[in-house]
Formats: sequence, C-alpha cells, structure tokens
Amino acid sequence: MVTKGPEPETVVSKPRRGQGASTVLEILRSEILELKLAPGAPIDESDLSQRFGMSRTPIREALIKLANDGLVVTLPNRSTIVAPLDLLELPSFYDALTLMYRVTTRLAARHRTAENVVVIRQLQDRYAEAVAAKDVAEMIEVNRHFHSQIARAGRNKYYSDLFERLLDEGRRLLRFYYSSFNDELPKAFLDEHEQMIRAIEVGDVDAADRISKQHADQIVRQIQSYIVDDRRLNADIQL
Amino acid sequence: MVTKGPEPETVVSKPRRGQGASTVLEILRSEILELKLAPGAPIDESDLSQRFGMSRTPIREALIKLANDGLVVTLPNRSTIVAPLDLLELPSFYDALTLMYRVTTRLAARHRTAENVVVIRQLQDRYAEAVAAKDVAEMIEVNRHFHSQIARAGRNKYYSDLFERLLDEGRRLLRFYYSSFNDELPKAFLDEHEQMIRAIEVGDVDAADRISKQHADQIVRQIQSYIVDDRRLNADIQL
DNA sequence: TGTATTTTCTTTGTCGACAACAAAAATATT
DNA sequence: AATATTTTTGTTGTCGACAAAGAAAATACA
Repeated sequence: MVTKGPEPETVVSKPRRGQGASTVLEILRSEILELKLAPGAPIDESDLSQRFGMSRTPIREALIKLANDGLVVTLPNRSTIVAPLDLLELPSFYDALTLMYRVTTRLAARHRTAENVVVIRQLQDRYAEAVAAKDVAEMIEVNRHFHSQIARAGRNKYYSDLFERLLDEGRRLLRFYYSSFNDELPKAFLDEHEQMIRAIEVGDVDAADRISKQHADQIVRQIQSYIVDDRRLNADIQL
Repeated sequence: MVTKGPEPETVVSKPRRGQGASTVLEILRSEILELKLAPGAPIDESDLSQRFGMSRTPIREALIKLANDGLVVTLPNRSTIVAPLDLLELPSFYDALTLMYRVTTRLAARHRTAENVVVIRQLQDRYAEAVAAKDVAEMIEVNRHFHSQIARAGRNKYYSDLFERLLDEGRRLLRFYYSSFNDELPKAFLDEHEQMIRAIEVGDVDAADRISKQHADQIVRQIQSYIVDDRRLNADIQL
C-alpha cells in the first residue's frame, strides 16, 4: 500500500465533475488491454484513489463498468483482479469473433454511407503507415478502430457492442503473443482490408462475407499457432 | 419526493453486506421488463434509497449495471431514465435476435449434456402449463428461461450474454404489445419448442438451425403485426 | 404582457469515515 | 512439531454529508 513499485503511473489533472469515472475507465481499460496490468493482477481501490487524486467512489464506478465488459473480475469482499486470459474459452472466442466479423462487414456493405467509407479509408491509410514503420502497437490499435468503424457503418448496436468487446479481448491476446508477429501477416491484412473496403463501397454483401471470413480465419490461425484448438463450430454457417 | 403515488413497492428485509446492489438490481430489472416502470420514466436515487432502506451507494451501483445492459439511460447531472423503446432500432433487434436464436440452438445441439436436456424439458413442461392456464405473464417469463437455458447449453458466453440481453428487450416489447396475444401463437411455440428440444437432444445441428430460424421468424412477425396494428410507424421500418 | 436575469431548489457527483468480512499472523493446544 | 484457535491487519461495502450542475421559480425590465 505504501511501497511504490515500478507500476504504470499515468496521472491526469483533476477532471470535471462527472468526468472522473470515465477518465479512470479509459485509462484502466487501455492499461489492461496493453498488458501494462497483467492478467490476474489485483487492483487496489485505495491505490487508484491516491494515484488519480480522487475518492474511491468514481474509481469504484469505473471498476463496475470494467467488470461488465469482462475486463476485470470482482471477488466479493476481496480485491478485484484483472480478468485472466482463459484459454479454455478461446474456442468460444474464435467462434464469436468470426461470426461478428462476418455480420458486421455484411451489414456495412448494405448500410454504409459515403462518409463511412471516407473514415474507413483514412484508417486503412494509418494502418499502412504503421506497417511501413513496423509499429506493432500502432497496428493493433488502428486495426481495432478499422473494424470498429466498419461495424458502426453496419448500424446494429447489438453487433457492434459485442464486436468491440471481442476486438478488445483479441487485442489483449495479440499483445500476449505478439512475439510471433512477423512481417508477412500485417501485409496480408493490408491487402484483405483493401478488398474489404471495396466490397463495402460497392455494396457487395457476398464478397464482404467471403473476405471477412477469410480475414477472421487468418487472425484465428495466428493465435492458434500457439494454442492448437480449433472448434469454431459456426464458421461455416450459411447466412 | 414526499408524495407517495401508486408506484411499485416491492421492499425486502435488509440484505447482507455485498448483496445490497444485486438485490436492487434484480428487482429493478424485473420491474423494468414487466413495464411496472414505464419506458422513459425518471428514476430517482433518493426515492429508491428510501424504498430499499439503504444508502444511495448500492442503488447507484445497480443503476450503473442496468445502464450497461441498456435498460436505463443515464443523463449526466440529471436523472436516470428507464430506456425508451426505440422503434427505429427494431430492425437491428430482429436481425440480432434471429441470428442469436440460430447460433445458440446450433451450439446447444452440439454441446448439450443429458442434464441440460432435463432442465430444458422441465421448462417446456412449465410452459405447457402456462399455456393451459392462459397465464401470459408466466408464458413470457418461462419462454425467456427456456431459450436462456438452451443458450447456456451451447457454452459460449459471448452469445449467451448477448442473447439474454435481446431476450430481455424482447420481453419488454411483448409486454408492451401483448394485448393482441391470441390463443393460437403460444401453441405454435409449444410445438416448435418440442421440435427444438428433439433436435438438440439428437444433436442434429441442421434441424436445430432450421427450427430456430423458423421460431425467430414467427416471433418477429408477431411483434411486427402488433406494431402495425397499434401504430402506423412502419413507414420507416424495413420489413 | 412577454422576455431576460437572478434566485431558489432539486438531484446528482464526490468525499471522508466507519463497519463487516476474509486473509494473514500470532498464539494456544495436542 | 503440527494443527486448531484467536488476534490482528488490510480491503471492501456502506453510510451520511456536502458541493456542483441543471431546472424551475421568482424577480426585474422592456
């Protein structure tokens, strides 16, 4: 409690009323996703309270929301911990991720506006820059926004909410295993992204479906190169 | 604040430490789903605090969780309100509901244990009793548990979480329009449920898929007919 | 009378303190 | 010495109170 180890120490100036919880939420979320906070690590409310210079109440609110997103686990009367990476749930994760890739991209091909396409293209450009600079962190980050924007273009909040949750969890997994991130895969992504954008732009639902499935398979295979356990049972579902 | 109108007044004896928020959460959830709290109605923290005989802190925690489930909307610095029923989002709802019916039933057909089937059959029996007794409230309630249990038998928490959220929202819709609940549909459900159980029991994924899609279409059509009957808002709704 | 400004009032957001619970440490018991 | 029991310690869950932000009411002004 008193000893101050080598921990992440992002602190901000005291935010406005009503912004306390959300700023803490965002900072903690990114620290969890970037593994600055290790899976399973305990989270002390008093520590955070001191660190962010506010009382425990807004800290608590942020933790409740993180628990709802599955990023932390609350142990009653005991400390909250960063959600462990449960390898047994990976097959479920693969299954849902693949399905969400498909339905969100399909819907985007149907409902996208011209403005949507512009925003998505900008993110694709940023991704290309990250690949050129070999900036893995930036690649993971931009990749998430890229697909998140596609999902929003599909205009189905149920899907985009779940998809963003899955993308976050995936981001954590990629971080965990990103040592295997070689130079080839990011370029393959770049090409697939380009095809994806074109299908969305033209409104070709079938093409969007095909490419997004291929893309999901690619990602899943990458993660699986460590954990060989493919049980994506809905991968071939006809939509 | 002082006047006590004809409001729902479920009060419980003071719960144990750590149970405060969750009991409030469950009571509020059911009151929202059963429309005892009208969509758009403001929720006053002090009122609830008095009603449940606890401080505002655990009340607040419950409200945060309800907001995460989309059942209430928090207006910053102003009162929280019960989430409105947004008719413009119905197409998204139909789409997601149908897909979740399908994937959860498919997965259940693969992963169900003997024990799962027993529990599901018990719920089917309860549903049959409710139909015989023409107890609409019980039918809606049991129907939700029936499909929720099927989803859990599929063992994919991403799907079952989303599905339960959708079922809850659907429950609220059915409540809202259930004046036109006639005698025929519930029996059709009974039959479809029976087929569904059999497909799950035998492990026939294709049959499970077919029946669940049929079932979902049935429900969507039912909701749509209510809305067309009650209001003429279908001009903007994609049918 | 109708609009602009000030004041009051209600409700939320935040705070510091205390009580309850569980784990860890210390003591007793065999 | 090993286990059972008690004490201590640390952390969470809950509380009552206060401050900030809007909304409503009251007042001033045209």
